[in-house]
Amino acid sequence: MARTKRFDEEEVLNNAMLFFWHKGYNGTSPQEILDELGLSRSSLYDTYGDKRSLFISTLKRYRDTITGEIIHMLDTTENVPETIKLLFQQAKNSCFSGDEKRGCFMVNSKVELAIHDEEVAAIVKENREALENAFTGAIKRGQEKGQLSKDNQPRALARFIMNNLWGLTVHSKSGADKKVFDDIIRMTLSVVK
Amino acid sequence: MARTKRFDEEEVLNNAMLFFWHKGYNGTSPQEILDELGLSRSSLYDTYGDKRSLFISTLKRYRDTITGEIIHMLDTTENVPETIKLLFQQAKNSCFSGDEKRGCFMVNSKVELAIHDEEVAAIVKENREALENAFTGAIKRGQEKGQLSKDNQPRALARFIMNNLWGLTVHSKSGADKKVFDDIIRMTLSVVK
DNA sequence: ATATTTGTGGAACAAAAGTTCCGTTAATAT
DNA sequence: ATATTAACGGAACTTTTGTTCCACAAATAT
Repeated sequence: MARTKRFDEEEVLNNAMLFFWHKGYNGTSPQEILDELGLSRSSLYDTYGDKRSLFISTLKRYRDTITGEIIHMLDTTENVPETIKLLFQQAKNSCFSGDEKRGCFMVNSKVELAIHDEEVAAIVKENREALENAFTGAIKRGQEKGQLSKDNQPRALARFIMNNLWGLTVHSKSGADKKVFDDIIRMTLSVVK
Repeated sequence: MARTKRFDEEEVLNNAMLFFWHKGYNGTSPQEILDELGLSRSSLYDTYGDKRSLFISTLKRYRDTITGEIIHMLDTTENVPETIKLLFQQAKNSCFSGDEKRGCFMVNSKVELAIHDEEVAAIVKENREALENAFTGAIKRGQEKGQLSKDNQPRALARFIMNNLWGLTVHSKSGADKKVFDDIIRMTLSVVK
C-alpha cells in the first residue's frame, strides 16, 4: 500500500471554508490557503481538485453542518417559538461576538456567485428549500401544540422568518449597532405568535 | 487648451457600475471594462484612478442616484403606506423583469467587501443611516396624517422594513419564485399599518 | 525486507490582472 | 496658424493566479 496523507482531510476542508466564508471565492487564492494550512500544492489539487471544486465542497460542507444543525433544531424542538427566538438571538450574537462579521456563508456565496454559477445556484436553492420546509414543519407542529396561533399560514410565516434572518446577515455588514438588531428582532417576533 | 475627452465621463462611470454590480469587485477586471466600453486604458486610469478608486466612485454614484431617488420618494410622498408598498413591489419586479438578477449594488458590495475595506464600510454605513432616517421621517409623517397607527415606533418600523427589503435582495439570489416574494411582502406589510 | 503505490515538495508555466509610461494626436485659446 | 495642453493608443512590465508535472519519500501488505 501507499503512504497516508499527512493532513486531516476534513480539517483542511473546514479551514478552506473559513477562508472562502471570510474573503469570498474571488477574494481567496489557492496560495493563501496553502500558506495558512501548510499542506503542499500537489496535495491540495490531488485531494480536492481545482479551486472551484474545493469551493463547492466547502459549500456542501456548510450545508451539511451549519444548515443541517439548524434544520435538526427545528425538526426536534419541543418549544417552537422559543427555538425561533433562539435562532434570531444567535444571528445577532454572531455579529457582535469576538470573531469576524463573516455573516452567513450561504448568503455571501449566493450574492457573489449564484447568477454566474449554476452549481452554486442549485446548492443555494436546495438549501433555501430545505430550510423553508424545516421552518414550515416546525410552525405546523407549534400550531398543533397550541404554541402558535393558527392566524398565519405556516409556509408564509416560514418565508417571512427566513427573510428577516437573511436581512440580519446583511445588516451585519452594514455597520448597524445592537439597537438596530433588537428593534428588528422584536418587530419580527411580534408576528411569530 | 487641450483636446476634449472622446467619451462621456458619466456614461462610462455608469457602465462600470453595472459591471461591478453584476460581477462584483473581485469578479471584474479593468480589461473587461475596457473591452466593453472601448475607451483606452490610459484614459480610464487617467480619469478615474486605479480600479479601487473607480469602484468607490461607482458606489458613490449608486448612493447619489438609486438610493437618492428612494430617499426623495420617502421625503416627498403624500401617501406613506402606498409608497412603502410600491418599494416592495419594485424590489419584487426587479427580480423577475427581463434583465439580470443583480440584486442591490449596495448590498452586494457590503457582503463582498465591507469587512475588509474601511472606505466601503463607511459608505455602506452612511447609506444605511440615510435610508433609515428617510423611512423614519416618512413613517412619522404617515402617523401624523393618520395614514399609519401610532402602535409602532417609527424608527423600529423603519429598521424592520429595511430588513425585509434587504432580505428580498438575498431571496433574489436564492432561486425563490414569485409566491415566496408575495408571502414575504404580504406578511411584512401586515405590520405596516 | 521489499515491492507497491500514493503522498509530498517544489520547480515551472501560461495566462490574467493591474498598472505605468511615452510618443503621438487633436481640440482650442490666442 | 500656431502654441499649448490634455487625451489617446498601445507597448511593456511586474505580480499574482491557477495549475501541472515529476522526482523523491514513506506507509503498509506480503
